[in-house]
Amino acid sequence: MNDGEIKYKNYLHSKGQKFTPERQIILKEVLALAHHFDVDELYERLRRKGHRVSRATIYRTLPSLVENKIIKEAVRCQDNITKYEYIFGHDHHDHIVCIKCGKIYEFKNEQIEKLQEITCKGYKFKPVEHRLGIRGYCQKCRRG
Amino acid sequence: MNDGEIKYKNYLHSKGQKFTPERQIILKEVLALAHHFDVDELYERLRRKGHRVSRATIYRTLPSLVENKIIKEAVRCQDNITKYEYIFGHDHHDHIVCIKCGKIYEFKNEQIEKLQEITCKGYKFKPVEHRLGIRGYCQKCRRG
DNA sequence: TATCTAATTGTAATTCAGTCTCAATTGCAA
DNA sequence: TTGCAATTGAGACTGAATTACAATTAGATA
Repeated sequence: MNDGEIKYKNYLHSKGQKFTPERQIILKEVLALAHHFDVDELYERLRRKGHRVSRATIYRTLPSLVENKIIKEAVRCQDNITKYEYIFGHDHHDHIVCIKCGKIYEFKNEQIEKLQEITCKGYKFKPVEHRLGIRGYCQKCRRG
Repeated sequence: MNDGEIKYKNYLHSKGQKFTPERQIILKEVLALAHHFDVDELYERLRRKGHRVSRATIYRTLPSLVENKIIKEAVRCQDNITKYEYIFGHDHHDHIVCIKCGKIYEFKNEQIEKLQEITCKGYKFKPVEHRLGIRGYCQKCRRG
């Protein structure tokens, strides 16, 4: 078992819940995904690999992975699908999202991060996390 | 007609669209709302005032008000309803939210805004709106 | 002012992500 | 090994949001 699996198993145990094969399969795949994903993508990937985990189980498992901070809900995208994003062991980054086609750019700007810290200091506020999402039109869609 | 209505009418005109009574009614109500709202709240308010605008029309109008920067989609809330927030005539601001006591500081940092614009330019992306929320502990709560 | 036409509207049907029910199954503690 | 609460899959259900379509209308033009 890798770090993520141990973390999740302990988390489930602490809540009197079980580390089932289905949950392990889902977690494994989520940890293998480098980027954003939604329930359907995850379902199809598992299916292609021969794992028969139902959509219902995926829908039930992802929120608990969110609570365990292994993934988080990503920015709202164009269609109203909930997208998730791997965070366990990954660096923080912000998002630029196209309203029209749903394309997502990830970026990180150290100056912005720094300015946020300075702002927080001004309020004597201790930041834990932040989320910055810019929405608009990508190069292709701004023409349409 | 007030500023908002003129702005919207011009916007519609520029796209070859019409400033219909329904759109005017919706806009008027939106401008009268000081805070967050969703489609159903808006529909009920209009209904109580005797306006018979269909939900479909509201669903069709709000996105164009978003594009015209009169409102914006608010943060995703718990239930998956799309919430909107009045912005026209209000200054844009970002949020610092205390995880513990819920206190909200509003702030705006021109340098951060500028850096976002530069970042978008780098991606040839046309920003429509952005959302920055910092979560953590306020001065009082960080001690606790 | 009357005419014309593309845009718009309301209704109702449809879509579809997400949730829920329930019977069957299973992890795991004792 | 047993007992049972937690879990699963299948499929029914929910409800926000979208769409088709026929009727209506805003607004440009003459």
